[in-house]
Amino acid sequence: MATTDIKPPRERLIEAAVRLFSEDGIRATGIDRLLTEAGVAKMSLYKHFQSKDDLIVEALRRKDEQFRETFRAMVETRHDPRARLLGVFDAQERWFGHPGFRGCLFLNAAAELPEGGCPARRAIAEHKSWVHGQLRDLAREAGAGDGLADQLMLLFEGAIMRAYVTGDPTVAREARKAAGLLLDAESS
Amino acid sequence: MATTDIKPPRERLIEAAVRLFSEDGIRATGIDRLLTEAGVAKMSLYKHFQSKDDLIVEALRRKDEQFRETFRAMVETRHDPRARLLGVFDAQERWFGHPGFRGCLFLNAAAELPEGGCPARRAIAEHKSWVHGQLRDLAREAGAGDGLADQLMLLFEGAIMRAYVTGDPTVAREARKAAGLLLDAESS
DNA sequence: AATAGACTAGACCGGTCTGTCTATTTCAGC
DNA sequence: GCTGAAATAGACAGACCGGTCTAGTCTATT
Repeated sequence: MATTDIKPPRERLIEAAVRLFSEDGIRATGIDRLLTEAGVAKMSLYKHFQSKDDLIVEALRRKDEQFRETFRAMVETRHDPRARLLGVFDAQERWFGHPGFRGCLFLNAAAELPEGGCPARRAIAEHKSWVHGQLRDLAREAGAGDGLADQLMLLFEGAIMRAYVTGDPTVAREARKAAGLLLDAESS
Repeated sequence: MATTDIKPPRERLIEAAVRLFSEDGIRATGIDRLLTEAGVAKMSLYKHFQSKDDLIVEALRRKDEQFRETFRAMVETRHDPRARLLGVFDAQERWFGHPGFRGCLFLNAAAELPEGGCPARRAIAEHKSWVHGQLRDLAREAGAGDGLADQLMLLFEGAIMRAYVTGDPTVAREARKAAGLLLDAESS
């Protein structure tokens, strides 16, 4: 808001893409809708991005950055290893409770994008791989092996899909409980 | 193959829908492709179904029936309560290992269909509710409470998404291990 | 043989999709 | 103020979407 309170077109496009892809889905969001919401001309889109697929990849990357920030913020507010680990599921419950919650953008993208080694799939894999790596670090801090991280990842993804399909945010609490039990079983 | 080796158009449509929706996704499968694969005229489709959405619902129901059959078959081949419970994840590993595995049709459908109380969403919810009910029964047989069923459901759904995104069928083995630990924790 | 109904083949409709094109406007730096 | 790059508005193309309609074939029953 210093000199310009309006962001450049490329930025507006990415932000609109993240929002609309999350709210309505990727395939369901047409180019025209995207342009209207971003307040950008069509030619500007195709100047900054090769294609819609290119914008999809960029939107996934942006969402990934945002996710990593909030994840790190959650970890930093806790210091006990166990609390850090279980805090993941506390954060999930808050996430699931948000009014606009429609599941995980990356898992949804995996479901609606075509098969094959397209860049979008790589972005999805990279995001999930990062999450998995974080859980591995948290598990090690808590004195557990990498097997626990795999199991936590299952609970993490499972909670997302359960919350989305049932609309019940409290599934995260059951995931948290299970995570605690699995941690106890590992470290005993 | 008794009198007629060719099935009626409605049946061919449903079978083609189940196959194509599973292989390529629902939105990605156009009407024309569906008709070609089923070997059915367009008018026949709209005689037997009100719309594509109607066919989607019917395809989900059919897939649900098939799933229930294979699930029941898995349960019946095992008699020890613990083996029955863990057998779910053995079945998953076989499922994930199939060449054409592309995740769960119902979870994928939830991701790519629009929000709102459309019949397709009800079919998805009913399917997942049935699975959850089965896990509850198996958990009770094994002497555990309903909380375990919730946790097993998380592992079940999580394994599907992990197997789909990573392409690694062995995630089911980790899910099985976690299920065993959670069962032990409950019944102790 | 006549008839009724199920099915097929394919043209056709309006709408929407991604992506291209031209022409105009805005605006910062000299 | 002038210039040139960047962004705008919006028409347009070509493909595909779901869905409708007409015309004709095939089969089974009467």
